[in-house]
Amino acid sequence: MAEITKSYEPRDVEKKWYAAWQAAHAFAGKVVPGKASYSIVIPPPNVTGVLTMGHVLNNALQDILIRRARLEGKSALWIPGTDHAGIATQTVVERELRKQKKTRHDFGREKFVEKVWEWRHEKGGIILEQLRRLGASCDWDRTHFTMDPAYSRAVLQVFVELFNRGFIYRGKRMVNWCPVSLTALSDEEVIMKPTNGTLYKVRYELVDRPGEYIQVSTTRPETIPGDVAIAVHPEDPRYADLVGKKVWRPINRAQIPIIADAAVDKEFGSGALKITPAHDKVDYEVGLRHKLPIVDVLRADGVLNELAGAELAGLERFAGRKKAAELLKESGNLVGEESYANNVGYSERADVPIEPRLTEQWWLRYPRIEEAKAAVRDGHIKFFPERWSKVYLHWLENIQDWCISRQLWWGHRIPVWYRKGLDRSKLTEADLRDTTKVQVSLEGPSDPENWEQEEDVLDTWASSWLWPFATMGWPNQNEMKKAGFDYFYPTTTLVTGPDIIFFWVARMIMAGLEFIRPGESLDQRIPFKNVYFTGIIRDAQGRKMSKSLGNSPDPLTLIDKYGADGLRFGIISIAPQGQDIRFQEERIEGGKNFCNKLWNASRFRQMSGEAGDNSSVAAILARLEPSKFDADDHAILERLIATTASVEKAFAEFEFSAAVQTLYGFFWNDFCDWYVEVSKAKLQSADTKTTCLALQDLIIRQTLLLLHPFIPFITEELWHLLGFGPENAFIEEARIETAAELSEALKSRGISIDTAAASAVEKLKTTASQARALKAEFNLASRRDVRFFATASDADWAVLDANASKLTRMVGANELLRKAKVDGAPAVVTPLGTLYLDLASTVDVAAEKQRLAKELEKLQQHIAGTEARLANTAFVSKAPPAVLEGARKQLAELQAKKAEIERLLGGL
RNA sequence: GGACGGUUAGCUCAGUUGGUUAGAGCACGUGCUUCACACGCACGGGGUCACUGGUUCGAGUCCAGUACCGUCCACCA
Repeated sequence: MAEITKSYEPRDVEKKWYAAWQAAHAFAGKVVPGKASYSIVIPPPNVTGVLTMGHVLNNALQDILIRRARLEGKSALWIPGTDHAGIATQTVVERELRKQKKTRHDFGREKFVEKVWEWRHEKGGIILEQLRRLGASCDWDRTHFTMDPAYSRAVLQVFVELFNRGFIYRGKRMVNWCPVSLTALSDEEVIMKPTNGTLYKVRYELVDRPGEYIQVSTTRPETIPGDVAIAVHPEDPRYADLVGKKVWRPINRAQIPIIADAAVDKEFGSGALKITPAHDKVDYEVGLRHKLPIVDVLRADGVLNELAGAELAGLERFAGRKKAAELLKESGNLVGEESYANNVGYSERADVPIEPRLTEQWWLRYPRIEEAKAAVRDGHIKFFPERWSKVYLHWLENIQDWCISRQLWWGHRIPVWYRKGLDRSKLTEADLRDTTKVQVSLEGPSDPENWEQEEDVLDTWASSWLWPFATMGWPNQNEMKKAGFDYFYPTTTLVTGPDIIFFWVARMIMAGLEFIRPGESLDQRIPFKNVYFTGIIRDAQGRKMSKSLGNSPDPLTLIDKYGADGLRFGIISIAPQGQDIRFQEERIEGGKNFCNKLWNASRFRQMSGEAGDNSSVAAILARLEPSKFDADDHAILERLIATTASVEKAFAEFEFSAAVQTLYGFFWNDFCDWYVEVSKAKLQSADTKTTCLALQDLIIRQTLLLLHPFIPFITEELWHLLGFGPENAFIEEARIETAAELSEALKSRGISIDTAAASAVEKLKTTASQARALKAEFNLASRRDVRFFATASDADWAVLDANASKLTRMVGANELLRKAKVDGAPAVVTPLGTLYLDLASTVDVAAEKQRLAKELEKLQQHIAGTEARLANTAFVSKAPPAVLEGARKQLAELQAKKAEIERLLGGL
């Protein structure tokens, strides 16, 4: 077996094992009848994406779940893939073209889409490569892309089905228009941002009462040429006599009516509102109610058109705003202006204010809304943390139809064909169903020359909402069989961010319920059983990580620096369930240090003696002699079982950082700092050596299995270096013992854990600490030839004596002697009697007195508190007996200690 | 305007159903090349648990309210 090096160097180890795993197709998700399945679909990253810290957290968590499932003996499947990300990808490629001074229109639709495909073949795999660096154990043979031919067919089939089922319609409506991306957006893609603007107070002159005005406030004076009315509240006495009259529109002068509509807030500003149906959602509705004309003064790209009038036409919308304000000022119609903060909707992708715009779009009325609510409300799908279910339900309560068409070229082109020559703007609902006018189908019309296909593509989310089943061959029966659909669907757990509850999670649930296993129960149709929502990773100042702030560390740099395992361990350790995470590189460093500790403890084991048969728990147990056990052996086994149990509990509750912290404490403190240290004495004796080494093997084996999901590379390496499995098998082919199984295995070997041992070891630890502190007090910390005396009861001395060699070694002493009485030596009162430091020179009595007096004072405070509690009759009569007894016992111990210190003081 | 999170050591966070003297990591101080590890070991300093009331024998933990920070939802021009 290879020798373990002095420090852990992740780079080569990670490379080696990932290559081996891939070569063996070790992550293939296989249908194994009789075995439980565990499946996850990756939230497909944008094909344009590069790995961020968010991805690291998210995918590390999925990998942890999947690897743990394998160790638990389940057949695990993790499906990877990428999302074609319509707007994002198209934008990236257009930006490239712009460098060559070209636009997509220079190429035309077909050629441009080809260009995007070229780009995707070249660059689209980067993020998946990076996930491999992280150690993600995806079934790469099942990598999917939302624009793969089969996936695309699924997307289009769903469109056709939903159209046939009456959920999809086409209509002219107000949409959120992005003047940069030149497409409609769904409500979810609009980000409301507080924005500082100006509120302009503008007066409109009454046509039949020259010199009299009605005043309105607006933040958008450039839309005034689009005004078609002024509205007031029907019950507003100030304007009652004006309704029905006309005013002059102050820019692009024309007469417009004053109308009454309840949508107006009497309290806001002057209580009068300008109505611009083409450029505001509320105004549009008011316009519909009053049959007002629609005057659209903006081009698609946000530039004012000729309807805005000669002065404004050709100006970009913000320049137009300024110009409009100037025009109003010149004409004397600008009554005032004040700075004003309000919420403005921004395009998520392009980060510019969106324009409400009236356009023809395709809409989806969501199916299965009530079932989707029930699935979560009634616990068929469990959210972790649970509180997100409220957000989910609230959205579904107020759900609006989904605008699914996008005016892009990159995406799934909507499978609708219009008869050539048809006026699409006049299509009725009946026309859409008339196959002589419109065809909605997968194949398209049989006489394509007479038809034109819809130019729009589908919203990206209208493809990713099928991800949990379209990646498993749906709707093709043969492909589904091959993929093991019956076995792996519904998936077990979805790991994602709460920011896409609406975009993705809710929609997947509705899609699954609508399309999968019709007629079956909810549990059969839902796409996943658990949803784990991660926190958001922030920088040390608590800001979101973003490209523009440049505060996002590069995960690959971190992997180079600390190893993938170190990065994983570090990030998980600071990511408690559902809380946002403040990133600190020190924690990643801590992860690396832990790996090094694990490495060196294993190295120490290897250097300590011959390797025994490590091939199974039974083989290791066969090597140890329970009769040689001392308290430390019992205690560490008790800790091992407790740790195994608490990791089990943590997984059941999705408390990953708790699991990591438990393992850290167990391995570093209980095992390395104590057990390995006491082992050093045990290893000196042939009598205890074999058992001690076997026990170390047992503990390291179990620890590697417990840690493997978190830090897969180093555990795989050590698993082989220490011979826990055959050369040609991976650690994941082993099964992890549960706490119960481990206890059972020990029992069958005749080992029943002495639960009292743990408290004896705790006393020894405290005693050792106090002895070392006493040495430090007298500047002897580095001396190893110190002598200690002890005055102790027979029982305490028995413990000290039995552990004397360990204790002296740990404390750095050459002798521990029992004495009936010791005078004039510095002392500490330990749980195992009083220890005295034998000083060759005389003791500084004054200093020693002061030290003891200080301790006595602390003790007295504590005693006073406990006495007061016990003197309280209410406490004594009402507290449960266990608490009461605990307090009394504590008081007795404190008083004994106090008496001992007083005795020591008296002797000085 | 509504909903949800957070406030515990210098920093980042744990703290299970209320019960001994509130923990960890990092940082800090001191001492250590002790035959696994200086990516380490030992010892130590450091907290009015945001604030105000309440319930209780007992509150970091439960209840009410306040303040501040953050997130999401909502068409107020």
